[in-house]
Amino acid sequence: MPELPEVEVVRRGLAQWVTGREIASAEVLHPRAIRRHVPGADEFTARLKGREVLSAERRGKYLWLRLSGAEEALMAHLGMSGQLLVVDQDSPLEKHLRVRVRFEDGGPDLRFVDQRTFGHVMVTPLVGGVPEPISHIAPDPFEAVFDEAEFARRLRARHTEIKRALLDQSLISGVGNIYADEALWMARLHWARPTHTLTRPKIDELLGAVRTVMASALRAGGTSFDSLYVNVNGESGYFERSLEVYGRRDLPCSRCGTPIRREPFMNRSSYSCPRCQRRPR
DNA sequence: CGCGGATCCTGCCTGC
DNA sequence: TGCAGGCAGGATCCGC
Repeated sequence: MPELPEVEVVRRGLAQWVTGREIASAEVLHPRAIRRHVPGADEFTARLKGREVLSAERRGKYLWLRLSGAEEALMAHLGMSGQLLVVDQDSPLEKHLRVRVRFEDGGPDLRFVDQRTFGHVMVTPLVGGVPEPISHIAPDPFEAVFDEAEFARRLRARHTEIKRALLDQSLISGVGNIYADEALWMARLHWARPTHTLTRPKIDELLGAVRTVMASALRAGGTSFDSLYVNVNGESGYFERSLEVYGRRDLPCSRCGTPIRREPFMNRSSYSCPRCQRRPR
């Protein structure tokens, strides 16, 4: 479940191992991996051949490699189980290898491996430095262009629950189920709290919690609990041990000792402390 | 038009 | 042991 910190770990790995290298060839091993690349697999591989990787960039959970020549990028979304691995070209092909990129220098491949196939990759134009398909995505809270007043205004204009809003990438990007639960616990907010009832100071507190939790996860190299999320070298992060509520049903809240509850939410789970995070009436 | 629910997909885990 | 069902969930699509 890669969210912003996990994707940032991957981006850093790609910046280190892939930038400055020229793509020799690309191979699509599963068509679903490029389903958002409308012109299809042959066009995808043709667009990549001979291009140099100029930089690795990210907004929210999306990352992309800027390419030489036309203003285009190889963009990736990891979905639930996607991995971008930098592995020796001679290493055995992974069971769930979807796209393989080889380089002119004969160095390690870039491989997109994705068990559950929710992730995807595509070649896309850059518009103002951002991939065209994600122009509707809001900046993430670590970007300089993230506007707190604008976020607060748009949040309060919504008629929905706070957790739904946090997961809405057009309002704030990079937050997924794990860090939404963690930030809400830190800010002592119940997930069902109506957005229009939040005060500006409370919104700022929540935003601070989102940043604190994500920055902490990034320092730990990301979160992993089923080994599906790994950095480009296949290594897992250590943030799981720092989680306060996510996945901790019936375990004591570290603030008050009350057992953490799990509730169904949007066809998945929401974890919270029944005492610290009172359900709105 | 805004909101909320269904859907996609595979492997692991649990319970019968 | 084997099998069925639950669970994980980001983004997109669709209906109200």
